[in-house]
Amino acid sequence: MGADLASLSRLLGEPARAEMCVALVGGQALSAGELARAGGVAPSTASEHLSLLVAGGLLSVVTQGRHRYYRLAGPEVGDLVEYLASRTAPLPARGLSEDRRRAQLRVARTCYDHLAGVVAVSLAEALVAAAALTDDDGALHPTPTTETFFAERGIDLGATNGNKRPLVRSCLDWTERRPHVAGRVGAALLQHLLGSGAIARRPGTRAVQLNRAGKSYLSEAFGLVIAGELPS
Amino acid sequence: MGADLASLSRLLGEPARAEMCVALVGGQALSAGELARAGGVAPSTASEHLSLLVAGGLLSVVTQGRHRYYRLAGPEVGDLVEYLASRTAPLPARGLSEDRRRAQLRVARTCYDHLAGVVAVSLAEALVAAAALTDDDGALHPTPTTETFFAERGIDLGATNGNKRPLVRSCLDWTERRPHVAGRVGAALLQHLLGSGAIARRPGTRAVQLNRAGKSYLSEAFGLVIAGELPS
DNA sequence: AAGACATTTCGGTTGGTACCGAACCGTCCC
DNA sequence: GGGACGGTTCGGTACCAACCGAAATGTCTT
Repeated sequence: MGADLASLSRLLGEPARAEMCVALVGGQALSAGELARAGGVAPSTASEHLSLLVAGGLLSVVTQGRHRYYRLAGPEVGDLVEYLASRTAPLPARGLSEDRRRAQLRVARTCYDHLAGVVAVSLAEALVAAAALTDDDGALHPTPTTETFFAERGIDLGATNGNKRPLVRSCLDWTERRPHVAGRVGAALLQHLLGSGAIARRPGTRAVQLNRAGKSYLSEAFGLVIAGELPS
Repeated sequence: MGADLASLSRLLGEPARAEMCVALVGGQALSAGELARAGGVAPSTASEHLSLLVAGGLLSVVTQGRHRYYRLAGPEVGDLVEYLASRTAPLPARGLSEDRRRAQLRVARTCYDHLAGVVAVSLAEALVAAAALTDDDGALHPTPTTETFFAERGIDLGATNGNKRPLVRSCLDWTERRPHVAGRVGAALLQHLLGSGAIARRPGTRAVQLNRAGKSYLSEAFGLVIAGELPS
């Protein structure tokens, strides 16, 4: 990655570059043009920023036809950006549609490869209540029964990735200021919820949509009741 | 803290400022002049950097006579700097005394309020072996017996701080690439080892000195045997 | 009261870099 | 093949911020 602390931070110390990375933290790849818009900058300028980010090891590129798709170079980069973002006050919203977009993000969104937002935080609490996790003053940890708990519900924790990642990682939710679940469990949960149709990605954003079937699934599988209406 | 992700990173994206923060990560306060030398920059320039860091919420100042002592604004800042540093290759050493300084740091040093280095990593492993912690693929977690384990050895985990901090936090050691213990347990351990004279701060650095009494204490209390001679 | 010392403030120079538009290179589509 | 489109490269401008030395401020010592 970056040669030293300063060069790494310098990369994220430029508003346009930071915005681009934040836009990518959802996990999908975005084209250079989309990222230029995300950074609020001309395509030519964006191109320079992007090559810096690639050279710095934060992003990777794949060329596809006349498009070039950029994505975060790995899960650690997503962690890094989320971590930095978590120590930061969200910017004030301007405008109505912007406001609704924010509301959707606040409720449920992807955070690289796992779920974040109100739903994710509540889910983490439900898992603690069900003794599938423990909460130690804001840090989530696995229990001896964690793996069987998910196996009973047809969720394979090994399937997601190599075994080098921790089973449970606690990720501070920057909207809720409470933890949600990352690590292998977090990734497996997101995969499973997407696969079973409980939630669906909203195209073009990190926000995800929790439908009625998803609500009842969460309730019966994890004892999680989501109160109130959800923004569509 | 910083208004947004970019301004926060920008603060650490300047080599002189980054060096100053790294110098402070040991936890002690340093004077403006010392920090100027640490950053390799004229006092006047350092002063500007320091006021930026204070304005950004990373550092705090206390005036004492004709000196002004700067320190990290809080434990989270130390975490932040360590976290960034952990994703970074250490710079190559130049010169002999520099080399010895590095060796000392590699063996045992403070990392804000807990212990890091070879000794800390080995200690973490010993604690896992003693079932006082568990290691989940590189992430350390507490066990049901954690608190009694330390209580039996006269180490009070509540004494260190408010209860908002997690009991155990896993901190990736940037020299060893393996985890050591942070969080309340990490802080209590460092306090206890310093208080009992098992280790002593080396003045002017983050490195700490493990003496003979300390070795035997670690051996009998935690079953940790440190092999070989230690750099003095 | 005067001198030494630590630090900050001020003025001025400089280099880096973020930025854009225009030109250039590919790919896709008619 | 020719046009439209996405992306990068190039040239040039402008601004910011890092830097230093000198002067100013304040504290401690004698």
